[in-house]
Amino acid sequence: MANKITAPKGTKDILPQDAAQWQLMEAQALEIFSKYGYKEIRTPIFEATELFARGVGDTTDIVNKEMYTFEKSDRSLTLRPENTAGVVRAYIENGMSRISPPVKLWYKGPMFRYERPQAGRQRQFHQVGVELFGIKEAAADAEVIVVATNYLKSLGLNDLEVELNSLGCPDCRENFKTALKKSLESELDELCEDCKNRYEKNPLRLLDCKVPTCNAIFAQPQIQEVVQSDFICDECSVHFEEVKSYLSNMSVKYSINKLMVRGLDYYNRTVFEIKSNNLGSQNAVCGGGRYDSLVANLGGESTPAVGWAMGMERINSLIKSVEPVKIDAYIVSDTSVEAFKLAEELRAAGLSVEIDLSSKKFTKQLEKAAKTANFALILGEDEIKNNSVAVKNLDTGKQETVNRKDASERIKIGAS
RNA sequence: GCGAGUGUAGCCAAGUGGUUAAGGCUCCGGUUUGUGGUACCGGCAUUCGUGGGUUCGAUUCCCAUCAUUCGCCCCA
Repeated sequence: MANKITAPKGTKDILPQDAAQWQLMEAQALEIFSKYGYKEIRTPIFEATELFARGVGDTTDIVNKEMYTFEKSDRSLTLRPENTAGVVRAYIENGMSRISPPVKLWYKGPMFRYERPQAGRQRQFHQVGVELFGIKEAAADAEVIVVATNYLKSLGLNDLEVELNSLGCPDCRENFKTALKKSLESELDELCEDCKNRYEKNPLRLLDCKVPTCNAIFAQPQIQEVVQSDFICDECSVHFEEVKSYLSNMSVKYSINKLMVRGLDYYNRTVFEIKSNNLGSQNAVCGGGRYDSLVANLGGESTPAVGWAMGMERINSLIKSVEPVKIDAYIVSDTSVEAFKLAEELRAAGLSVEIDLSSKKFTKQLEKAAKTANFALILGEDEIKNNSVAVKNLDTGKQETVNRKDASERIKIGAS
């Protein structure tokens, strides 16, 4: 075992027995997103490091300690830890601001973050996501959320919770941060180490600390008063009310979580998550929100935008497994050239067909057929002479000899 | 970066300080060289993650190391 090469830490093979579920997730993405007019975009798996530093935000953990960064020809490149920054870069670079808005894009693919693996968290993982550019109205926020819930519904996931919050505009956010920090100033020494850190770097995150002593402090009335206050400005407040109103009218169930903060710096106004109780500690299936300043920050014309991403491994662990499908026919023959030719004829007619490639005995071939196929096609000397083939239904055991050219029709009828 | 659990075959898994390390699934071969999937027989770990220590002797006890799982942090 000493020299066995294994998959790198935090990576996983997606094996043939799981392929059907991944294909389903991808097929539903294409189908559902297309109904809303979203077009697929495929961006590079690595980008200039600066894109993520400026896009995702250089105060975030993702950028500070989780990126796979490497140097090549004096360029600093990074394996994408998420794809919104890449899509925005492509939007700007390809002049999509000249397309009449909205510009609706979706993507799927691997992302990379250098973290300790655990349930629902890998170093290479896959996301599917949508981005909508050019619409500042609340209808856009509502649409992307509806797209998300309908996509999950199409995979049989109806009972997931949508959590909603508004961060307001940058001014609202600053006001809230200041108020919160002020309210906690006197308690600072009592907080846990993580919280002291958050106090400086990311005050909004303080509230979902899991340490009991911290929770007790946050539960104090004078602090709750700040937490529960409507700190967002009138304009942001109107926008948020409109988003909620759309969702209610679309019968999308949601709850308001005033403590929800997104980890990426670029969000403003609407933020949301979709969670499941069946995922262990990493319970968010989908996360997203509005990011009206990102396009300008990355050098484009100021363009409002909203979008989300879902973790495909997390979705995959929630959808029920797809039953393996048998092939249509397995050809049993001692004359491999003829078997080969017959298989090609049937494949051309649209069937899935396998043959024995290793000169196994008749009974072994039939055994293999019984395990893997719905029909066995027996092609012996007599059949070849008569230009016929014996078609055996492996469920019922019934067998009949038909003209070779009718074999594909016989199987299609029998299979239906 | 921090904390806890687990490492016996492709998978599941029993086991004990002492001759050849149970069993099941899968796979391969045979009983059956033109009729299967259910039966029966046989094959598949010179070795228990790796290195070192204790011992007459270690898969079993100790230490280290690596891998993996779960949790913290963070996020999809």
